[in-house]
Amino acid sequence: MDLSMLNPQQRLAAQTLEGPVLILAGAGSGKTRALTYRAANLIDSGVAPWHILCLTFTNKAAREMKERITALVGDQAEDAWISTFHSSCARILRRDIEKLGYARSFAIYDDTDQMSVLKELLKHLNIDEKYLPPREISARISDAKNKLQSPDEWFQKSARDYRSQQIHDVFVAYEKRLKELNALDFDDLLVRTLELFAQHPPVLESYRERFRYVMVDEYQDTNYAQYMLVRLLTAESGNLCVVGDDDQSIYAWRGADIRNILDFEKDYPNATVIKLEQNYRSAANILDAANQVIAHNEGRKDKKLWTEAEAGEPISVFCADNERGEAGWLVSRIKQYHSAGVPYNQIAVLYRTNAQSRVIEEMLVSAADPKIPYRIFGGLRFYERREIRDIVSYLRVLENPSDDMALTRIINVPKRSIGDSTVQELARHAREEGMPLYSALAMPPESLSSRPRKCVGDFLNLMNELLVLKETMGLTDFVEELLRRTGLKAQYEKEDTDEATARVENIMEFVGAVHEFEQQHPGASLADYLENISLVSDIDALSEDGGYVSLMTLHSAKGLEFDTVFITGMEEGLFPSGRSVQDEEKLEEERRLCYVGITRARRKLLLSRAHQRTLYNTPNYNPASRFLDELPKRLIKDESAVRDRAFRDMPAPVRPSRAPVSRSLVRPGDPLSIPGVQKGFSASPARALSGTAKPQFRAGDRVMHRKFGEGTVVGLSGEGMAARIRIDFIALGEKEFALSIAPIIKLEEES
DNA sequence: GACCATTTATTTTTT
DNA sequence: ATAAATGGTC
Repeated sequence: MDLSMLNPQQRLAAQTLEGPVLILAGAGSGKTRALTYRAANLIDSGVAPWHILCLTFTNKAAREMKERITALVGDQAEDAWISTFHSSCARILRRDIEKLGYARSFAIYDDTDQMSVLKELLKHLNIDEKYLPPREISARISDAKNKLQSPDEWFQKSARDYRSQQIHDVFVAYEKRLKELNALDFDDLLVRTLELFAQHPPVLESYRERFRYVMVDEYQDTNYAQYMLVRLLTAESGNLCVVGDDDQSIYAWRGADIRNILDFEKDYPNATVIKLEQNYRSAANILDAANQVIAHNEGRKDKKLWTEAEAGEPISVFCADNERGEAGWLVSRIKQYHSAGVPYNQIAVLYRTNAQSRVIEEMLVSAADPKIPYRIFGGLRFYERREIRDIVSYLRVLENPSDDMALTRIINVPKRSIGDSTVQELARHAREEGMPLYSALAMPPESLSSRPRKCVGDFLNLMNELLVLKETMGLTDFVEELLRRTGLKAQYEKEDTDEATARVENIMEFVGAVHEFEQQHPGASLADYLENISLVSDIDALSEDGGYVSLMTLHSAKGLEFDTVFITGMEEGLFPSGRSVQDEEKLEEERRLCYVGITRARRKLLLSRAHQRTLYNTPNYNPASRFLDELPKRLIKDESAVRDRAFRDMPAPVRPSRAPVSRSLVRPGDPLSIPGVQKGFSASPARALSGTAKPQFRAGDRVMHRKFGEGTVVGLSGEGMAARIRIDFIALGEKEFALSIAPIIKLEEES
């Protein structure tokens, strides 16, 4: 194996094949390279590929690793298992889950499904949703499962009060119900696999024999169940190689236990520890900034990232008036970088919460000359859309007839006169007879009157026809036939609204996705496809060659890198989130998240915030994020207007035109407002400012020009009569005017 | 049983 | 502000 492409530490990692190995890999230190070479080296040294198991958190990481190993050793890499924890477990369970009393066609429930199950149970248990929100219960259940606790064990460790007792009862009912539905939630994939191993030692033994070499990526994000899984599998061979970075642990809220990586050397006393500390990704300024920020955390593993790279550009910091101004600035800078030669796919916009993407998207959409192609990852996921969930529910019922949740969803979609009362009656009957709802369709209760009985019969016939077709047709053809026979598509086609058109488009996109899946996985079954859509997220579809700007949360950005990275919403209460500021541990996790964000950037990093941000329809005035203060000033270029400095130690100026209490930004009677200039907007004239010398335009402001139309202020220069303003017009691009004569008015939307 | 109007909850991050 | 859920009416 030619390891000359590796630095000494990476080479050591690739050459240490036996025993436990801990690779502490700082951001951008080439850990994927080290891992792939190690896998290739294993194969090269005579280890059969099918003895190798690589576990990752995202499909993208798995795919990338598979591709890179294939590039080194060729197609034999196909025989290694390189996949996510969840997919690997699903694969193991598809084989042997019958030993646990489930059918192999089990469904995988996402949290929407989970929530419906919980709501249903609460209703039956007569518990008020306001007293015990399903959200909270699901969080508790997930916590318990991540720690491999049974409902009883969970209760023993809880407050053991009445409320916990009720949660316990729901938990028990939930487990029972899921089994009836022949469904597993995400956490179950791990839990049941471990259960299978615990109850059926020969199964565990066979996997131990098979996976003689196990590697785990992003080890800092493993929870207790994942830790146990890995531990069980490697207990005999001892060949476990984990890679991680305690500074990038950002999933504690989801059960990840940072101790897994911190205590690795205690768990595996003879472990070889290798540190990758040279960063190959970022310019020195960026790395410097990242190091400074993360240095504020305590209890870290000792490590110091260094680089041979040049200092590079300063880190830009910008403070806008509000989130629209922030997005406007963002858009103008994206245009600027793009025209300077940075391809769109090398630009990422990161934010703390998905909700922040909306305004950014609006501004990107309104940008013209050139238009900016973009893609939003996460957020409203494609498969969450109603019309898509409907199709998927049909498919799920056809695959797993026990799936009452899916069946209830589609039994009357499109409308076929099977109303709520009929469904309730069927469900009650099914419950009494202890059978799935689907069986109740064929054996309806005596009490059901003739008309609904007929409708149910028709529906059952339809489903039975589809069941036959499913076995005989190709996947894509089958889905198209299903859409035809059920009338799912026709339902929207006959409706002439924008919404319906969008739904039809989504349905067609879905068919396209099925087709693509079928191409990539010839001979794939419906079950394979359903598993794919349950376990694959849209971030997995991020491609290197797509010509678009990527918008995503900081969490989704983990493991990715871009030339130019924007981190928006650098405000206290947002990032770090308001829920973390009380708690030192949570705060440190936010800081690690910030570290992750900063280290995504190769060449240029830009941070922005807004004085005023409207979140959930309430205006907020957040001070600058403490993480901004933690950056060394020498690395920073503040691009804000002088009075808008991004740091909180410089107080925000008093704004006569802004009334923090007022919901409308410009009140009636405000000296600056001219009522009725344009419907839906308040306007203030450019000049005619009474006495006060306060300039009223700031970069990011939206303005209307008498001749050129709407635009965004991108810059101001000069003072007094010599003041000039630079505006990026939606229709015409950038133009500059003397402020004193420009026929422009400021636009402010009224809420 | 279907449809419309009103009310209500949602707001961190996700495999 | 928005979308989903609920409730009342035809």
